[in-house]
Amino acid sequence: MPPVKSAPSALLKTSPRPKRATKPTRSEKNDDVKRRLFSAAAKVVGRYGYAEASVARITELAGVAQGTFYNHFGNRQELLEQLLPVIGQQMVAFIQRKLDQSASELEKEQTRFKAFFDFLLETPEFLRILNEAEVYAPEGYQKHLDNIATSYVRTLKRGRGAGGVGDFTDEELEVIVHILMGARGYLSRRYAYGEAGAQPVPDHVQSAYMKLIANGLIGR
Amino acid sequence: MPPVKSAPSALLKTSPRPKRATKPTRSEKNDDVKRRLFSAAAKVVGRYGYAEASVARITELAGVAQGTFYNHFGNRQELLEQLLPVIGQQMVAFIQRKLDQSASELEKEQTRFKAFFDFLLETPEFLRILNEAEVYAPEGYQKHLDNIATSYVRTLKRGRGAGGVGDFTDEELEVIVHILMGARGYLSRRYAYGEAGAQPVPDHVQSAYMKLIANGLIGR
Amino acid sequence: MPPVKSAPSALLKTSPRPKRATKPTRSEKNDDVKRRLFSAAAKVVGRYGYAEASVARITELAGVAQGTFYNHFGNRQELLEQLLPVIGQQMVAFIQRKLDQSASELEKEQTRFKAFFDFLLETPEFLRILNEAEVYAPEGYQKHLDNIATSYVRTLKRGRGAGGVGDFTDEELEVIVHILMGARGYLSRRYAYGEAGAQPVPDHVQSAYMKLIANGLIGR
Amino acid sequence: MPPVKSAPSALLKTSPRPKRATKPTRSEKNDDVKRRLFSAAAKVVGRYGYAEASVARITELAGVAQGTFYNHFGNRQELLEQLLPVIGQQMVAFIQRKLDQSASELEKEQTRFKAFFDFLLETPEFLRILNEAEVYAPEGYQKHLDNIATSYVRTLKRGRGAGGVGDFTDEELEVIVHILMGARGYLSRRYAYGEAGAQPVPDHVQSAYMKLIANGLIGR
DNA sequence: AATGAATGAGACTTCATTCAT
DNA sequence: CATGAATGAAGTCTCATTCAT
Repeated sequence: MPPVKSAPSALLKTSPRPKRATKPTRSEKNDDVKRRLFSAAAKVVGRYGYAEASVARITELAGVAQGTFYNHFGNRQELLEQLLPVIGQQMVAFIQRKLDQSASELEKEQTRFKAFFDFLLETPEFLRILNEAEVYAPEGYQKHLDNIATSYVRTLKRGRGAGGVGDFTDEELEVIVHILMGARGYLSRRYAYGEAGAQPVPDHVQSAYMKLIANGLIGR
Repeated sequence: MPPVKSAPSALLKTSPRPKRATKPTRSEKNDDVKRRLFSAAAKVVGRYGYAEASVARITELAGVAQGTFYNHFGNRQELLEQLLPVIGQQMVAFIQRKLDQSASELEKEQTRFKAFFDFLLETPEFLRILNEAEVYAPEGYQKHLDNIATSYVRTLKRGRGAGGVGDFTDEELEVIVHILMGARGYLSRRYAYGEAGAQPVPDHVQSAYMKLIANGLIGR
Repeated sequence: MPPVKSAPSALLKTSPRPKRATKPTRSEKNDDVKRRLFSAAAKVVGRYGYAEASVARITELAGVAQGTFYNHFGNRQELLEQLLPVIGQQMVAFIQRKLDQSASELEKEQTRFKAFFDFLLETPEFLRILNEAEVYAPEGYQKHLDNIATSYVRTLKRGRGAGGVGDFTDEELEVIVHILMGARGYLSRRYAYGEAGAQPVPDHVQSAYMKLIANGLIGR
Repeated sequence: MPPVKSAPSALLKTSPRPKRATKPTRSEKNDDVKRRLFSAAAKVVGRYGYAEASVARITELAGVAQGTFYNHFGNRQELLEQLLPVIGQQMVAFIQRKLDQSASELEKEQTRFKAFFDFLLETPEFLRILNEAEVYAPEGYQKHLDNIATSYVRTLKRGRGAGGVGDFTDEELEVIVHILMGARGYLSRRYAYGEAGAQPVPDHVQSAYMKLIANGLIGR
């Protein structure tokens, strides 16, 4: 029972086979297999859902024997739990890159919202991984939620002030963040599912969201 | 494989055995078994989740043999799909009863929000049924969403105007409704789960929600 | 998960299909399957050992599907643990029947010894079941040991006195009983294993045993 | 697949690294690894039983890679088969050392019996290795039995005569030896297993044994 | 000789569904 | 209609052994 602990970062990306003359060292090959397994799992879950993500299916797509799976992950669940947190961090990084720090708070929020759906298009498997994780990978789901909420709350706190984020207590901001995350999740379920994975969401989704953010829903 | 389709309405309520001298007719007896199965399924799913809601468990709680299940439902999934729509309608009715039609739009929205969480407390199994349905009973989930969204949108449309719901197109209102439903869902997952079922949510959840509805998040 | 508890007695005997006109009732059929499974397990263990007694093999020999096994036994181990105690009781009964109560203590002990090996010939699977149970079915082994030791000790106590069982304390008699059981076990391993199961043991095995019982090994 | 046969003698003893200046020759180093594997296997089997003695566990305790195992032993079974014969010989030597050649036959037998249980205390892994070997290492078990029986029979033959071993044919003596070995085995199973390995057996075990040896069980 | 990742057969168990009674 | 034993597909995981490095 080899524990096989290693940083779960930088997984997924289908290892761009290094272009050099030397053969891959043993440890490189090893990491490569682990990456392939992770990537295969993401694809399978993205396409068929967690329930159908059997070890047999994952290893087949990764091109290794079933037993090999257990050289890299303690059990099936262990891998499934990592899926969302790891890809979720990639999403955060993706959104971060899109952000113009000199923009207004409102513009920044708009960018974040839009970038979320752009990431969905770039990483089609994310949609299903995100939406099923609560049930099939509850620990990973919680971890992901914490990851996102923490940094989102921090961001909003920094934005408080004139022309920025309104008058909310810290506790209330945490609630708001959950509302905003919930909004993204529900909207993605309603508008982003297409034939074969994700599709762009209509413009009025964004305009509605921004109106709510800027003015609320019901006037005084 | 008899399809066994019948109106899924008025199920669940554990039939208050009518006190009268005549013995129940055959069809009434049948309905009773069907109701018991439905009710048992709701309880099992509410307590253990869809994944653990085996036919064996449901029939055991209902006090009938496994085979009996298939005299009333075509298969396991068929029952599971009905769970959310049926109980969801009960939720709608519950909220409707709480509504004071003479109140302002803002007050009415507050009542709706609060009533949602009150219903969770009254019907503890709903929390889990709602939150897992997307994955385990996607058709029922969709149906429920449509049910809710349709009437919610209608309500908001009626509320449009001075001092009421703001300037949103019809399409945008549909988006808003999904945001608001998403908010309830996420907030219930984050704040309503307690030891054994649902628990009251803290006050700042409601205050944050109402601030967002009334003023938006980020000032102009 | 049906517990399926029922008296484990009267198992094994390959149900002598009842000769009568009426069809077997449902419960009779049920018991029949359980008996067939038990009997098949005994045969498989007797021939190939516990390690090779897979559920697949047992159910195949019993002529039922693998899943059927779990309608009658909670799991594989549960059945394996019952094998030795049940057949062990049959052995006790067998030996009892051979005993002439009017004989002398020494003659009775000789009869018991001989009958043990006769039972081995009649029930060839017993040899292996007995000899592997300590490792593969430790609970059943313990139960069997207790069964045998208890009644054996009782018997010897009754035999104490002039011309009968010698001067041993109760504790010492328990030790003696374990020695005698150990002797049977070891001798069966050494002398009773044949090509295909059990074979008769040579005469000098019995004569040596009886000399030891009657006179001890080493003179004063 | 190199067969790797070599004298299994003098294994186990955790090589007291000789203190000398020269570094160990290659073959000495090899032997060291082999000894470490053997010793590790004995410990693992002694503590967890043969069934849990996976190659992974053995090599881990020995501090070598799994593959290394197969440079020293053809396969897992091959090592397991050697365990009992090798340690069994150590037991014989241990008992031999305790024996006072000038004592009476009866005293010598008492010493042998006692020394067996003393060895169990000194070498705690032996208990389990001995008692499970029949099932998991049948060839080694047979070899051990032959080793012991041969020398035991020889000893008893020498002791025949006035005041010594009684009137038994050679064949019968072999039977007696199996009875005596069986007694030790059963008694060790019943009385020597303690919390963590072997424990001393009560006095009445020895007294009962000696009474049987000296006088038999049932009077004429 | 040492390494240790890869292999793949095979074991146990669950459970939705069927169907004879 | 009710019953509940039987079915059998499918899934997870273990581990002795191999072999390229």
